[in-house]
Amino acid sequence: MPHTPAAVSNRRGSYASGRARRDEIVQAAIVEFSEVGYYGASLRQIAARAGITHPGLLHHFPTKDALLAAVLAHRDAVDLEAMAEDKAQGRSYLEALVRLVERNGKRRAIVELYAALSGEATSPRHPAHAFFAGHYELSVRMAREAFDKLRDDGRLRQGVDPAWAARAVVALMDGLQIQWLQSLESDTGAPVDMARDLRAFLESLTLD
Amino acid sequence: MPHTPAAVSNRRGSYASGRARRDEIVQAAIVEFSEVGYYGASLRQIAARAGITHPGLLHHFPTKDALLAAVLAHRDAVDLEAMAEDKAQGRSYLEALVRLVERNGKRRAIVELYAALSGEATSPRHPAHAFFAGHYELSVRMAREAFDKLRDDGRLRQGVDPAWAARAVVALMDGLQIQWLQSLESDTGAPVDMARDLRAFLESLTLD
DNA sequence: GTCTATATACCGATAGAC
DNA sequence: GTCTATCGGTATATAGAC
Repeated sequence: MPHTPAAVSNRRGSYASGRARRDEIVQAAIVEFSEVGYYGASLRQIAARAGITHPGLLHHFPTKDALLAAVLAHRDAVDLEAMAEDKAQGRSYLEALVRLVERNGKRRAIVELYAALSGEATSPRHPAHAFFAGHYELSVRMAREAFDKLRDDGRLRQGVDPAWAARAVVALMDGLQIQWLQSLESDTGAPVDMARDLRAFLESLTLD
Repeated sequence: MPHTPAAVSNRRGSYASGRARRDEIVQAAIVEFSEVGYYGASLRQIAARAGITHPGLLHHFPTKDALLAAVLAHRDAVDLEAMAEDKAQGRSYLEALVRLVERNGKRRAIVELYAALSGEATSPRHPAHAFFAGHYELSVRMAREAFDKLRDDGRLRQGVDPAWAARAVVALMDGLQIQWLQSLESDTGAPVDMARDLRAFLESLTLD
């Protein structure tokens, strides 16, 4: 049996397998991008977090752009899988949204990643611009369909426009993330409870 | 009468006065920071936008940090002046907020500046972190006082918590800015109307 | 798969002439 | 007040040894 890459040793004790090493790098990149954004991050710092040198990193991801794309794809996969699980268990899209926000309340780096990148990426020249354009388009459309269904079921409060509610719920989630992150740094009172505030908004729109 | 700096000529035709030149640099910095954030911006690029070299810029603002501070102070001054004007004319804080959002709908660079910097600045090491911490603290407190007054006047819908409404209105403004900026790049339908969506939220909370 | 060494470019900031 | 020239540092990316 020929030796595999995973069996080769180096000063870290042993090589991680290709897949595991890529995951380590992606995790390190999430932390770094979340703290200083895409432009502020350096491949050397990310590589150091992952325990390798920056040419070592570039063996797995040929450019900084490619690494960012891998980070975003990874996050999409994780969240979409969880949402699909919720859907399989019969939960509505809006219920799944609240659960997503609850989970995010325990994963600061992920929230910081989205806050830092979504702000940077409003500029069309940012390498994540297309990703976030698609992300918002999808999020608002899914929320819109959920509110349409609520209205058809007669459970939407009178006078509430589903299209408005969809934009508002997505906007509220984004804005609450920023306030939550700020509240973690501040020493004034309890941190913002994103899921509770989101739930309060949804309840203010529905009849039950 | 001794000559003033404003009277000296250079290849641009004439020197701007100290004050005017500082304003030109601040305007250039707003554009650059808004497009690539603080970390992504370079003093050379900002200086080029303002029509000078980067050591010329550093004569007016000794460090990149100092330039950022000047940009934020300038924005604060402009917005607070407009809010004070509204207050002097008898408008409520929430009405002034809607008018602020209406004005922002015609000043894309300003909105992009806040979106890019507020995302970056959630990290405590960012040079604008303290500014945004204070900004959010103040915004939420002012909104809270406005909703408290509405409740005392019996004009707040039953069951609406003023503290929640304050966090939500600030969050909604932030989130709508990101969606508005994204909608300007997209070719699908009309752009998001931030002021209209904000007004709809406020109306959903009040009785009149 | 990871390393050292290096190429090339840009960064923020300073020195000193005009 | 603005310039040219430059310093020391870091960036992304590549070459080539192991």
